[in-house]
Amino acid sequence: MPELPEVETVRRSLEPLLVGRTISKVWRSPLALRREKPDTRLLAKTLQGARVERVERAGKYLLMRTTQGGALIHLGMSGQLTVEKSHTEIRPHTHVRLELSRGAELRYVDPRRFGLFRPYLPDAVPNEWSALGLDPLARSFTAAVLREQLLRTSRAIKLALLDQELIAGLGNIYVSEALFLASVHPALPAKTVTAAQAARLRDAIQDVLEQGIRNRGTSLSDYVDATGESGNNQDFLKVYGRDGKPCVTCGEPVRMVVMGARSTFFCARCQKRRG
DNA sequence: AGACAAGCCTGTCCGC
DNA sequence: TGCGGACAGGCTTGTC
Repeated sequence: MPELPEVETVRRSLEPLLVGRTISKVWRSPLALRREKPDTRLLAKTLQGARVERVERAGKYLLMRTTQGGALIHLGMSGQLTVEKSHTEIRPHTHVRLELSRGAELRYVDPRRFGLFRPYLPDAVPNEWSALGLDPLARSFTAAVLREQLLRTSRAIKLALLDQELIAGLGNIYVSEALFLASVHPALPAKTVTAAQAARLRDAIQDVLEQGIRNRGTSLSDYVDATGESGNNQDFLKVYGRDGKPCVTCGEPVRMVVMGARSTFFCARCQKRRG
């Protein structure tokens, strides 16, 4: 379940393996990702013979910039982007292979195909990239700006925080963690958030994301970085997946409710609708 | 066997 | 009636 910390960990581990390298060969499976048919010609045009210049991240998206354009990449929920030796076994559900020099290749594997690997031409910035909301790690992500965004919607705050057009990068795991850390009830209507709650939430969001990055991501099922390594952050989660177990603060059993068809974990004693 | 997990898109419905 | 926002449903496969 790659969220911002996992995607950032992939970016950091990918960058030294890719930047400056030239892509000699491009292969794409015939299977569609996120309802998009593969465009092998465009992929070859933007990647084959190109040199990788940068790997950027915004929210949960990666942008691999090359001398001929590049690719917009999203890991969906089961996507893996790894650099491996060319002679190693090709795993099932491999959708993209980019041959690099020195017998290595970049592979994109995604069993559930919720992800995205879309080539783009130079100067054609993908729509998804520009539609993203606030960057929660930026200096400009202040309590006031966060509150301003939240006041615009009547949805429960948990659902609002998952909206990538409001804040880019939070997913189901880190949202539960941030709300717990900020002592805010997930069902609180976003438009009623107080200045004090917004201030706690701002800090909590940054704390959980930065901790996630320090621990190299949360590996609950299949998440790995570009070298195939799992993360450690699953050992530090305070509420997510701890249904029925005692709250680390007060001992009350952690509760699970379904919001927006997704499980939400919280402590009914520590997380209040008021204040 | 069937429910479930997840992110994001799309189609539909609701209220102003 | 029109509009935007909210929300349910669909996609997908491995795992329990």
